[in-house]
Amino acid sequence: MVTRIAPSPTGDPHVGTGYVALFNWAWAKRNGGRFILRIEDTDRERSTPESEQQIHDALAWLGIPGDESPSSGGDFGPYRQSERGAIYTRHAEQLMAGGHAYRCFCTSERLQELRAFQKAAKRPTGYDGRCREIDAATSDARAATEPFVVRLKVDRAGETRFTDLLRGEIVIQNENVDDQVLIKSDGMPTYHMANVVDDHLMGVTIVMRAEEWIPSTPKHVMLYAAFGWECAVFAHVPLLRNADKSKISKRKNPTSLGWYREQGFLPEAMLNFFALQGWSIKADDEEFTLEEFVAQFDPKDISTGGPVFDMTKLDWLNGEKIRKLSREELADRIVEGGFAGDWTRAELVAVLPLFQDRLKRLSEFTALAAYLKHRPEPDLEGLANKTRKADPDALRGAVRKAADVLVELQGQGDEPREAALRIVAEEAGLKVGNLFMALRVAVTGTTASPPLLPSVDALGVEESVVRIRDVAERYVPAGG
RNA sequence: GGUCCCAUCGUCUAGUCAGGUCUAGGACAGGUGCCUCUCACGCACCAGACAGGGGUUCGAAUCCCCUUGGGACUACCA
Repeated sequence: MVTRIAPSPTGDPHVGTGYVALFNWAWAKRNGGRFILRIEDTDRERSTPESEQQIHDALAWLGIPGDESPSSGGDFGPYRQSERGAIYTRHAEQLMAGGHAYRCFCTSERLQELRAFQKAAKRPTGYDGRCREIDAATSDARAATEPFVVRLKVDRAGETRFTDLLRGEIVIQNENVDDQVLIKSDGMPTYHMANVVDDHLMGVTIVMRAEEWIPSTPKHVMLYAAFGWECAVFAHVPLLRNADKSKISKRKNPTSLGWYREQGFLPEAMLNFFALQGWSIKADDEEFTLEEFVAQFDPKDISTGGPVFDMTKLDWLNGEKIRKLSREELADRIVEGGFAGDWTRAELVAVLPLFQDRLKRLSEFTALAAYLKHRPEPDLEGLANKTRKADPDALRGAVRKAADVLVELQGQGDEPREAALRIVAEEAGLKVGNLFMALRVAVTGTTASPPLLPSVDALGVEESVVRIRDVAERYVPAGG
């Protein structure tokens, strides 16, 4: 079993690439096969080395790198299409010799006009075959002086059929298949040509790619046939969608894998989420590991409807994955991901129990824990709203008393201290919640925070008491 | 316009291939409650879908047809 992912290095690594790569990687692993990363950089205008590097990095980050790739090598290289020019040229010549392809000398201006005319006449667009019948001698002679492309000579009669692993047989009438350009005028192959040649030469047995390729698959099938090669198996996976069901796009969704990494999504959450787009595990728990996925995955079980990329669910999964980590592991992820700010690993390990249940993204940590590093401006208005029913003077007094209690009972456990604080509240005629709320706002700055006493301990009693006494002075009841 | 693909809760999906066990199951999000010093976590409960219409059949979410809706492709980009 040989699978592959073949992205073109033209911009940020795309979530769709990660999605399709996962399925290919998993299927190869499950079958003890090879997973190839091939760089389709035949578009010289748009391809960049930076983008290629980012693709490598993204797959490595996800934990699904190519077994064979430009960087790791392999027996079927080069794995960068721009370095395989001679191979494509040779194969194009073979096609021409066999009458399956021909040189086309039409200018792009003529092609443009042709398309415009066809559109205006509400006719299907496509090459009109003008250069089809140029004889070999003339073609060779013109090729010496004129720019040309090489086109596939599609047999207009008949139909082409192929089996899609997820949908069954797909039939397309050949009259609807265009004489696709195989070799561009710069000598580079188009996707269709390079793809088929490379997949065959690299021994790819299953082509698992996005659904958008279904319409051009007949061309690929024809190419396999023209070369006399056995056709790979095709499995077209659904396209990830925006909320409006259109193909996922930068404008309507973050599509860069790098963005998710920078947001503090864990690779295992991304993978788990990708797996859930079109595939489902035979279990009630939708949270699972890569290993569990590989053990059960089969491309024919992928559903055909286009899944809407729903970040809400990704957030939930990420929280689940974060909670599964040990404190030490979480600290490592935060540090390695660049989310630590001015926190050291040791400090992180110490305070993480306060935040682990509250994180959905690693990037949230520094903001959530900021009160431990810097004295926050207390949310006095929020506090006033939460303590509307409390007597202001009693509350102020109780807060001061609480500060004293915390000093006195310094070093003791949560239970005795909480008991003591409850007594303070009761003696002041206050609801326990009101006192704690005031202390919470004082210590953490906000009305929603990790538990009070552990926060006091993480902060230090001395600083906590300063903050508490400050709020006691500044407390103003709602409406006052 | 043409070709092709798709269609179950708001979202991801199970069930469809081998029609009955489906008064359609799970998850996320939402609502309510419990837990509780707040938030979060956790737990419990509630609400929520077979796009429509014809067939076939004793019986259809499942098979067939039509309609409708959505999507992709229609480049010397992939």
